[in-house]
Amino acid sequence: MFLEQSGNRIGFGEGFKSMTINLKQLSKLLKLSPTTVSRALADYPDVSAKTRARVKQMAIQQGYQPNPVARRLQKGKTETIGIVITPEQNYFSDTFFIDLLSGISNQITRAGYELILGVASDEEHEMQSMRRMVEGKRVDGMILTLIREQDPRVGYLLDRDFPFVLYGRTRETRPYAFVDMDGKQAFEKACTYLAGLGHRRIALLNGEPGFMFPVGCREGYESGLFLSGLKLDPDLIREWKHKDPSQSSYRWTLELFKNDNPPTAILFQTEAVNGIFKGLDELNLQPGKDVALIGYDDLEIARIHRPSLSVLRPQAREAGQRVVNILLEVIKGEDPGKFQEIHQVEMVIRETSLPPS
Amino acid sequence: MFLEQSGNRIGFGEGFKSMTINLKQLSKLLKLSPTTVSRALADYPDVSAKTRARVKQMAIQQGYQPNPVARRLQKGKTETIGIVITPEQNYFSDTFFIDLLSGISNQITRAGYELILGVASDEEHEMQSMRRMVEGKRVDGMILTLIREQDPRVGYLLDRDFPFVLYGRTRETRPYAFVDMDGKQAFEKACTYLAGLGHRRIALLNGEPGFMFPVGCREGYESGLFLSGLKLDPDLIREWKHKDPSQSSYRWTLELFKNDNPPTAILFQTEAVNGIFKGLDELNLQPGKDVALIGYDDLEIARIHRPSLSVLRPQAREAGQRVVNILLEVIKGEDPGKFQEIHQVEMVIRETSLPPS
DNA sequence: CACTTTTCCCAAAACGTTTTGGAAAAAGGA
DNA sequence: TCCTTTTTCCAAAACGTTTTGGGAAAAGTG
Repeated sequence: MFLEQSGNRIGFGEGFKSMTINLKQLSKLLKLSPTTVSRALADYPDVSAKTRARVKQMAIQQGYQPNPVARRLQKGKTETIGIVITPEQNYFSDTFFIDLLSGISNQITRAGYELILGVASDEEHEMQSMRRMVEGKRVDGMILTLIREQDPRVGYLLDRDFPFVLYGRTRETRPYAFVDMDGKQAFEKACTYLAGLGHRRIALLNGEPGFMFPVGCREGYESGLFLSGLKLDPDLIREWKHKDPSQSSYRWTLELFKNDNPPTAILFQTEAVNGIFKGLDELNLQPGKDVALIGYDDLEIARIHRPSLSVLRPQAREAGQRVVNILLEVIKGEDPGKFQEIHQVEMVIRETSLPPS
Repeated sequence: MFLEQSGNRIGFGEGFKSMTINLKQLSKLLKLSPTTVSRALADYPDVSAKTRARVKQMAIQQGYQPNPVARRLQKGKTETIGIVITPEQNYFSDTFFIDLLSGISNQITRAGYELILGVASDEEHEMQSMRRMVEGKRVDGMILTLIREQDPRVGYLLDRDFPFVLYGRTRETRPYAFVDMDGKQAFEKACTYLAGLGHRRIALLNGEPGFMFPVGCREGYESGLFLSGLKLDPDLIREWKHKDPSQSSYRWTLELFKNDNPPTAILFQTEAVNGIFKGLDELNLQPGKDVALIGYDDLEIARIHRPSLSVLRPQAREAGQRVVNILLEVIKGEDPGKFQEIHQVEMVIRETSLPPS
């Protein structure tokens, strides 16, 4: 057994750490300075092609990987991006979110970055978890989801000039980067489609007020009605709650049909579908037959249910990738105001979007 | 405008970095050495109570937080824990997982650690993502979920003596740390309960073979039958697939009732409930009335559905916290074999567990 | 008072990289 | 040949902590 100059053991049976090689050891093996080895691996032009090749080969052979912690210290970057989620808002019943996360993770890994995750139990801890990441110098940038109309997180980050990208939008006059789905266009499309089929009484079972996404849904809904020459009836609009989508949407569904002149179609976020199905069942109404349905988000239940649910399908994975690419640009110093993307949403017609009976 | 010795700008309007103070600057402010300040903050006994207080006060006042990257380099620890999830196995339709994650995140934050997340599209990328974390020295320990009977990840980590904890179990003779739910006891309890109500034909719609959890479920089921004096009928056992729980469980439900002597009760994982409901509906059987149902996992649908679903309820949040606490011990060097926990699962009787009609 | 012990503090080294600022050697130009 | 330019390499500094190994002053002891 022998000791390496750096103190790292190279022997056998010494546990995990002994299997690792560092820059100094590698450079000694190559009879080069650490500087040259480092620069060779980073493809600097001031190292000859021959030695660069030699270095790279040896690095692979020895399984050398630069210690990310050391490089982060030197570079003054954490190479890490943060995201905070909150279970209360039942993020995860929605496959959209895992798709989004999948796109995010993918792109982050490709850039050699890390994704650190905070799980907050409520709005206050959400902020707290974010502050820990930002003020504790644990991340280079933040990704925000489930954005509120007035979102304190956005102000916080803008105030200290910290890089971030929203998945969604908020009410804020200062420029910031975001990737958003065109909920307005989507709901407008769905609404005019239903009106085109002959529906005259189209209801909207919208998401929780206070969040930004339902705002666009409603705009699209209203615009769709207008384009189709239909009049807006406030009685046909209801809003369910994040913390209990099924129960609240169930109650509002019953409510909608207490109307003298009940709807023949409902637009909604697919998250709320269980409550709607339950409500319709109780009213002895057949989904798709007696009431046309179009949901936003193509969850599994939409495909499995009979009749299968017509949906608006956002491309969450692609959006996640864009969010990361944009965030990396903003971290590099690009002007966030340049990055404001609104993605189109496709409509998938299945069995619940028939003409009125 | 002036430059600080360390090169850090202290001026105004200099962007984010200027708001931060480091150890050297803090020590200068206090007219102490960085050593003393560091030790004061870490509560070393060799700094007087008076100066310790003074240091701490100033640290708070200046909003000083040690740079985690620098401390990690010095300590030789990443203070980071890794987890890899795969969307294909529809992790997220299950609120159990977000509960688990919530417990994990909580405890990790409390320890001052970070949780880094990998999202892998399949089994191969799952391994790849883990190797990147381990071999790239990006984490001090790994958390593994959705464990297979033969799980290459476990062998990989054991081989290189890398700290990890399983949420679940696997077939492996070498000692390792795990936290598992007592699926066996849970299904035994549910089975004997149903038998006690008078059910004689109890079916098991089990999870995907190859994974470890269904093994325990089946053992509990068989043991429950035995304890109740019932005979095992292989025709009453079916297994659905992770990648498509609803569709496969739908098909197997229909299959079960092709039997000459069909079941009067079904045990299953709640994940599969949509398929079962759909199957029963097609067969004109009322859930709870014509067929008793008990699911494993208390998902939202279980509570919202009418009749509400009786379930076995694992305490995922608590389990997540235990997983982290154990992992921290293992990282400290404790023997993993000492930490093998099996948690009890409670049964929640609702409306779908009536006697046979 | 002289000696030992305890208390309190600090300079220097270390963690493993990347970057800075040359310097020696080789090549090119007159 | 002598001077300039290019090529190729490297020593030292830096990133911001914590730990090591004292050392000076204060307090105790006889």
